[in-house]
Amino acid sequence: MATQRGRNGKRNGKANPAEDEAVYEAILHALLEGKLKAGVKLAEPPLADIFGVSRERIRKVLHRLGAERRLEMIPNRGARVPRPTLDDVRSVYEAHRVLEAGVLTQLARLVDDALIDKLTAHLAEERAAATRGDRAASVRLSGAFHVHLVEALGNAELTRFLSDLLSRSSVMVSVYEPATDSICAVDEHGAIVDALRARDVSRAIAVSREHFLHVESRLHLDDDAVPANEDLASVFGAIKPKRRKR
Amino acid sequence: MATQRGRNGKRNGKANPAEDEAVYEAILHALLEGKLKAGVKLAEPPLADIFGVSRERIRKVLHRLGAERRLEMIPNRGARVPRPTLDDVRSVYEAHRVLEAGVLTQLARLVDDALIDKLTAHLAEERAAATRGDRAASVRLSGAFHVHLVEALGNAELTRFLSDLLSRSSVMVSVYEPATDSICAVDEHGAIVDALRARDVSRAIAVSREHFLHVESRLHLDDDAVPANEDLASVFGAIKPKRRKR
DNA sequence: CCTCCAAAAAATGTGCACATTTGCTTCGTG
DNA sequence: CACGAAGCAAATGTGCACATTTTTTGGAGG
Repeated sequence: MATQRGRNGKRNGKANPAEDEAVYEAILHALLEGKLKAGVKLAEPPLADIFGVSRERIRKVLHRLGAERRLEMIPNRGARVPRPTLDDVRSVYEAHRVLEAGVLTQLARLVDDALIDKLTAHLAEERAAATRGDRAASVRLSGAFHVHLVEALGNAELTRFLSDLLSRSSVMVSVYEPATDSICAVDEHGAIVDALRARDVSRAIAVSREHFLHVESRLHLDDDAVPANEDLASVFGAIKPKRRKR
Repeated sequence: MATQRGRNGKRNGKANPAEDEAVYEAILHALLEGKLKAGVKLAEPPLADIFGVSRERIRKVLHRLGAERRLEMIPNRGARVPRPTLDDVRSVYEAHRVLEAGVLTQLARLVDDALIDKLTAHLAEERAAATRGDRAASVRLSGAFHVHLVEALGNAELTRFLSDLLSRSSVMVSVYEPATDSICAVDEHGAIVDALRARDVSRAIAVSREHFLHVESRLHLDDDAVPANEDLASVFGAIKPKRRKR
């Protein structure tokens, strides 16, 4: 009885990669949605309880997120949602801006009608979302525009880096972005496409640069929007109601 | 008695982050040096034996390297040194080329005498290494030149990305780069500095582009240079001769 | 001699029982 | 009442014992 195993209905050494992935996705999603506020502590025991999995499962996911720099891991002190400084945010936006300058430079050699058509169609989607006031869709499509640009190069390394920057900025936006007025102006995206259509690289770069500087200028610290750590269970509420305490 | 602990002299739950780091560094170093050939299987038990640490220690390091895409992890089948295709290599070089175009565009606004002086001094080092025929130093300094460029922007995200690309290409070089003739020609680096000195962005970008295309054109598959997996113990030979078998 | 299949051997994956460390509360003293 | 030290509760880190999966081995049959 010392080594009692096989608690309740669960089997032991059974490999279940899908379960890892589910927990990873759940936490990442909460992070990207901005449900997990900056500075919140993510302790292993409560998370294991909430998701109904073993603590090492949680531990592995947490360390993975730490390796991706999505969580701040401190030895012997666990995981916290990082609290980016304004400089950190500027750094991400600037990186995006610099990268896109390079992308556009290269794109000038590859641009064809098919690409222009694709981007034009995307602009229509963006405008539709803006017109109907769908903020969530606008944010998503706004990011997708830049992804389309880099994807046109067909370079996996660059696409990965940009996606990483984008997801990182989307988290930061929840702290630093003014919730009132919105995302990338569609017109500025349109101006980039116009310049590409005219095969005018330097204009495309200039427009892109102005576009980013415009977005960056709107950033500001939103102190009151940090109500600190709320209950973890409510954040992951509808995921897996295994057992609750109290 | 069922739970016997504290085997031989070793302490159990003792935290020892330095040991993790040492193993990580050792394997990463072997990878960067090209001592671990593409396709080699990295099994946990032999590595644990070689480094004299527990298997989970090795396991953690292996998974971390997998998350960084330095090793190829296959569920239930362990870790292998990735076998990059020629397209993979081209992708890394192209990403570097595109990124540097963006970096130079931005750098044009920031370039000052101090930077020019720094780069000029670096060029002198490169020339010295080339003159004295020190190939190892030449490779290292050649990479450092590009790091200096991106570091001048003072953007941590961009610096990290470039460093990542550089370390990745240095691994690939061991498979695809002609060992006979060498690295970035110093003159091409000099031409970039000249263009920067003249504040001529488009020339700097053009030179940089040519520079990379030149390097990329020299890539070719070196089939015979893949003698497959040799003994792991010899690769990590002088690290930690704990115990040997056979 | 080759192919296919079963059984054994080896390697990977996971829960668990601790050891260790951290954080917090409480109590005593100036 | 402030301050610090000791003790206690909770969280993190690690080795180990299996369960599961993959790979190798060894024959039997064509």
